[in-house]
Parts: sequence; structure tokens; C-alpha cells
Amino acid sequence: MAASQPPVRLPGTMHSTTAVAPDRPLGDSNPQGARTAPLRLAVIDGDSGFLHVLDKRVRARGWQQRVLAGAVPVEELVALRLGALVIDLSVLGASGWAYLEQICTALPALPTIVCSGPSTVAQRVRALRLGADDWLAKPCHPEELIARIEAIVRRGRVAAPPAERPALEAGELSIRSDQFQAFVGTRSLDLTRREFELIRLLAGNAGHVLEREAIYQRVWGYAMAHGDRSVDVFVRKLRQKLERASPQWRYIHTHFGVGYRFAPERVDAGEASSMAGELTAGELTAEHLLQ
Amino acid sequence: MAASQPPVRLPGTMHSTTAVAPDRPLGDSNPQGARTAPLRLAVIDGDSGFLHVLDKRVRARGWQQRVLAGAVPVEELVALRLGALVIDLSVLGASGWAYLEQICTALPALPTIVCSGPSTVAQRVRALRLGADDWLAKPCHPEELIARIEAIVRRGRVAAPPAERPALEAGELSIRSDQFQAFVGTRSLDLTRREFELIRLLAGNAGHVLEREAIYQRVWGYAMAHGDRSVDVFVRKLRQKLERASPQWRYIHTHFGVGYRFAPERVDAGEASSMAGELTAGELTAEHLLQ
DNA sequence: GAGGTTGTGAACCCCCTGTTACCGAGGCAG
DNA sequence: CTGCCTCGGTAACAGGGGGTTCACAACCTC
Repeated sequence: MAASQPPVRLPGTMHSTTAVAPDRPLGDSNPQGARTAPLRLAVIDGDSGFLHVLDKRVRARGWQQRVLAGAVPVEELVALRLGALVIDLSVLGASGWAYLEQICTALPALPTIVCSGPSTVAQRVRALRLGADDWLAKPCHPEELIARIEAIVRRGRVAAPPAERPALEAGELSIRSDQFQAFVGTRSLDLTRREFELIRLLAGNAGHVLEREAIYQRVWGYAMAHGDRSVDVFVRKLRQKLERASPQWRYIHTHFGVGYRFAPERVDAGEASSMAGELTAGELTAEHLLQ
Repeated sequence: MAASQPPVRLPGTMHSTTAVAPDRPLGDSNPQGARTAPLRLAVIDGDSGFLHVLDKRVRARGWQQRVLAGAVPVEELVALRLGALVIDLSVLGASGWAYLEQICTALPALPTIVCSGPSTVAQRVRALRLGADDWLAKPCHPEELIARIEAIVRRGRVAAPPAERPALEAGELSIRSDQFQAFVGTRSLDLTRREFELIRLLAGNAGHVLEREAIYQRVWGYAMAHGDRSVDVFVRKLRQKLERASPQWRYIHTHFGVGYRFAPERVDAGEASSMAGELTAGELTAEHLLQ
């Protein structure tokens, strides 16, 4: 999808986000900790003076600012875990509009503000319709830009789901968001981060069928590319670990042509394991010990 | 053959390079696919010319506009069930700021746009910090105001929990969008995705005759090729499953030369089965056994 | 009764999903 | 710095379900 993007230098990574406490959880867009993590702001602009002044205000506010050289591919934007994006369309030339559309389509959850020079009503309307959240004309006061970013981020937060349950219980499973882990009794499923985000999303919507695109959007944070099989593969990994930890239950059900549904269901003793055929519980145990 | 390779592109859609645009518009995973209820907009403004022009655009968009005389109490705003509020601070005089703060504090979920005359950066920042979502300077183009309202509402929607879609009830049928399935009682009709999309469309327009072309356009997502019988075939599949699950009812009616109409109708006891003629229940059983 | 329209059944083939293997990136320890 | 390990993501293959198509029967309207 980013095949045509011009080579862009990506300066070193922002502070390493130690997987423990992500400041912006991949899944549900709401921060479960009411604590507002420092906002990560990226700016695509060439005006060094403006950038400097803005940077001062941004830091004063406790946010983090990163300057991007140009049309950074969507994947790299995702990797930056941004809280907001400011774009000066003029630095991108003719491709600016296409880029804006691309960003807003792939990352609808990312607050995006266009901050450019003189413009027409038609241009502003176009940008807003493409998915931009705001258009602020240059020259502008950096404080107004910041206030507008705040307003947009606030709007997203207000609508976000109220609060995160401490632990989701389903069948034999216990899904603990504070641990980023799922358990059967006291035993950990040893889920990776992605696996956990996936099962939390599914279990959080237990009983409802979730489409692949929706799952991808909410777990990965951006739109699923056509033909991407990641969701399937991760469902398989999840099922494997679930099967190992809780063989008497089935949790994730496939809906052909649609997606997946989470619903804990106890399986008949005879078919506890797909490999077990009609083994009894005793034989099952023996089988398990052999492995 | 056209399941994933539509021979005809949807007119009006932008280039498909973005890999994001679903080439299969089946589900309503996209926000606009979910039918958005008409937005209820309230305007506190005294400029009748502006109000008139805005009203025209608002109606053209299918929204509803309500002009408020002044500082309406919060309770009345709540009663109006607004989708957005536009305020010209100048008509409220000195109390405007206090009112704005009051509104934004009491109704943080209500998108609020200040649309006033000349202003300073400090004023705009103040309004935004008080909780306003945007500030648009007059004179302004009504289309830009509308686009900004859309952007704010959209931002709230993106973060909002997936709206609960109520089940459609018709005859013995219950069509549940969250399950991508139809039920009679608790028993699933076991519809495939296409079948479900079709019955949801038909049932959603119950009582109205839908032309084949329109059905195809909305279920398959692109124009129907001449001579395509897919709709007929799927109607037949649907009727078959409906007949099996709910034999006492007829749901889909053919309009020769036009299309189909969904309308639950109880059938007389005698003609429960199309094969049964006027046989009694007992004869029916015998007849059935003979086959 | 003629001609176009719709119902019906079945065959074919493509796409969707499960599954496995592989590769690259990044973290960690030596 | 280097090698190992984990993790995420992609590619490839197999199998089966479902969508499309076709042919023919039944039907409706003029």
C-alpha cells in the first residue's frame, strides 16, 4: 500500500515504549488509566521557525513533539503511536491531498489537523470531508493550534467507553487488563501482547460477531489491507493456547465470510480434543501425559 | 465471479490505490454504511440571513435545524436531543462566556461550535479550553460550518462504542445485525452472509417493492450486469430457509417485472405448504410420507 | 398462444479459512 | 558488537463452503 511513497528518513525511534505500560493501548481507544499520558504529536511542516515556537509550547505542556520529513508511510505512523498529527499540506506538494486521504482513511482514530497557509473554503471543506478534524490557517498562534488539538483529543475521549473492567471472566478464563494476560485459574496463558489485545477485544464483545476489518481496526489501530491474514493467524495462535489451557471449552467461533465471535462453550467429553476422537476422559489424560 | 472482482467500479469512489477502501462493501463496517440518523442541529444566532442560508444547506443534507432564541437552559437543550450546537457568542452579550462554559461542562458529549464575528486568539483559545469543539469566524461559508460539524461528530463516532443495533422483528423472524443472522425463536436460519445481507435489506424496507437492480446495487455493492440472476437465486435460497423455519408465514413476495417486496403474512392453515393444496393436517402427513 | 420473466436444481469454480513454515525486526545477554 | 531468542507478519498450500452460472420448467402478461 505504501509502495509509491518516496524514501523518507525516519529518525531514531521515540523513547522506547517498554511494552509494560503503553501510553496508548492498541485496542480500545480509551485510556483505561484516567491518567492522561503525554500526548505524542507529529508535525509535517518545513517552517523551522514555526516548528521551534510550537515545540516550546508543546514541551511546556508536557507533550512530545516529533517532526516528520514528509509523507511518512502509514505503518511508520502507527509505530510512532501518535496522539495527534499536524500537517502543512504545502510541504507535500501535489500529493498532499492524496496523502491526507490515505492517512485519514487508514487511521480514522488519529486526530489530524491541517495547518497551512492561505486557503479557499473549498479546500478547507475538502480536507474536512476527507477526514481531517480541523484546518487552521497560517500564520497562526501556536497556542491556538494546541487548544484545537486538545479540543479534538477531548472529543475523542468523551465519546470513549466509560471504564475498563478490571477482569473479564468467561468460561474458565480470566482476562486481566492490568496484567495484559489471560489466566485459567492461576496459570497464565502466556499470551503475547497482540494475542492479548485480540482476546480482550473479542471477549469484551462476547456474543457478538466481529468482522475481520473491525477487529483489525481496533487491535492493530489502522485499516486492514486487502488480503491481510493476520487476524486469522492470531486467532489460530489464540485457539492453540486456549485449547492447551482449557481443553474442555471452545471460545472463538468462526462465522464464514464475516469474522469471529467469542462465546465460551463447554464441549462434550467425547470431542474434547479434535485429535482424541472418542477417547474417554481417562484416555485423554493419558494422551496428554504422553506428549 | 464477481465476488471479489467486481467488473464495474462504483461511480464516485476515489481511486482504489489506498488498499483501504473495501472492494467488498458487504457489511456495514464503514461508519456511513450504518444509517446515520438525521443530525439535529440547534443554532443560537440572530443573523436571519445567515440562518436562512444555513438552513437550506442543512436541509439539503437531511439534517434538522432548530433556531434558539438565546441562552436556553441546559434542561431544554437535553430535551431537544441535539446532535450539535452552534453558538454566536455575540448574541448572548456578556453572559455568553458563562453560558458556553455551562453548556460544555454540563453536556461534554454535545458537539459545540462557536461561530462568531471578529475575535482574538485569546478568545478562541478560551472558548476551546472551556470545552467548545471549534471556532469558526464570521463571515463564513455555511458549507464550511457544516463540514466542521461533520468532522466533530465523526470524531465522536470513531471513539464511540459500536452502536447497538436493535434486532429487526417481522412475523416470527428476528433479524439480528450483531449476529449476521436471522432467528425464529432461538433457532438460527443458518443464513450465509449474502443471504443475510439480502434479507436485512428487504426487511429494512418492509412493505416497499425493491427493484432487482437496486437490491443488487445495495447488497453486492456494484451495478448488476444485464441478465444476472443472482438476486433471484438468493431469493429462492432465502425462501427455502424461511419456509423451513417458519412454515406458517410468507415473507418475500414477487412483483412481476419489477422486483421483490418483504411483508410478513400468515398463510391460511390449508395452504401451509404449496404442495398441500387443501389437504388436512392428517392427509398432509400421509402425503409427505409417500414422497 | 407467444414471448419474456421467474422458479428451481445442480454443477462448477473461486474464494475463504485453517494451518504450517519461514523471514525480518527488535530485545537481551554475553 | 554479536548471536540467540521471541514476536509479529507474510507466503503458501489444502480443503471445503458458498457464489455464480447454466439449463430448463413454470409462470405471467399481452
